Amino acid sequence: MTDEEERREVALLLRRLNVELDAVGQRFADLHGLNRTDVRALVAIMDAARRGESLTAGRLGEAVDLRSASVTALVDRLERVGHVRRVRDPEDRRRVGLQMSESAMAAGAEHFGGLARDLTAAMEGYSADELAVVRRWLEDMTAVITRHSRGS
Amino acid sequence: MTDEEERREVALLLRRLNVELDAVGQRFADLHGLNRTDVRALVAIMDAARRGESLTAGRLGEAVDLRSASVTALVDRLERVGHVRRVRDPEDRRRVGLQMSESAMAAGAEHFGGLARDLTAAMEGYSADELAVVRRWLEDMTAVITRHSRGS
DNA sequence: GTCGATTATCTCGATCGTCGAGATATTATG
DNA sequence: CATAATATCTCGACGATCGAGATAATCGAC
Repeated sequence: MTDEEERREVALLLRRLNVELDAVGQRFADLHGLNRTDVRALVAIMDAARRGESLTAGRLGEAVDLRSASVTALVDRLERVGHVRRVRDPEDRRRVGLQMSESAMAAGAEHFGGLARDLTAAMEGYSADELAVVRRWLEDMTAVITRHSRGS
Repeated sequence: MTDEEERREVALLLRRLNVELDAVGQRFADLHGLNRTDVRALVAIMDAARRGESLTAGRLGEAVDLRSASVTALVDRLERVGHVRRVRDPEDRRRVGLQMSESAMAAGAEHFGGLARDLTAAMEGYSADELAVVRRWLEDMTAVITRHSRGS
């Protein structure tokens, strides 16, 4: 196999990985009776919580790229099944903070945290040098992809 | 940084890459007035065409996980804007083959092929050994992820 | 302080994608 | 042949998203 062919195969492997990674989110959605937007929203809220922040409705809309009307409906759905709570911000009472319920947080940690744990475990066989190569490669690929995902 | 932290960071980089890769598809959708399902369908049809096959409506439904009613609507949309053509199979006249138009094929090649080209180009600086590490890592990660995307 | 502009969220009505149930047409089977 | 199985389509319903506009709270200029 030529070097060029090898590079193309690696690119294909990356694409296949991407498909499977999306399927992980889809599976979580199926298991919990949610749609993909709801899952993306929960992940965004969970990420913010891990950073010690509490997303407002508006910031959530930016994170998942939805208009305010859709965010209201989205939060209604998540609140109805008990995954999040609306908490009016006492500093600025126009704002609505979003807090994940314990159960939703636990379910998310179980599902996505479990994946993260297995991924890092699968990397234990790699030397520091090898991981450095992988990291550099990921950064390079992400840079290229980001250029394509925004302007050309 | 400990080895464990480094592994976690690499996992986070992979997740970030995944987000950007999804955004590439979203951008193609925006540019061409399509939704994400339509893009996934076009990609599936394009992949099949590259393998010399012609997807039927049913197989397309399996590829993008839609019921037959939705596939009919999907193909209606794509046909209406001239991206695909329905071609009744003369062997089995119940079946409907899907052929991509030249313009749609060109647009897809331009967008996704351009990304693939840039990705492989960005790998030119990597030695065969380094690429082998990356490839092994991708295969390992994909195996873990696939286990999570199907049964746990 | 007061009033208009700005900001954050929500309500309402409309549109579009998806689906289940069932219809239609074609092919396989006994 | 008659019947079952297969591939797609039609129809009606539902749900996610959106634009326009309403409501409520904060900010800024005076």
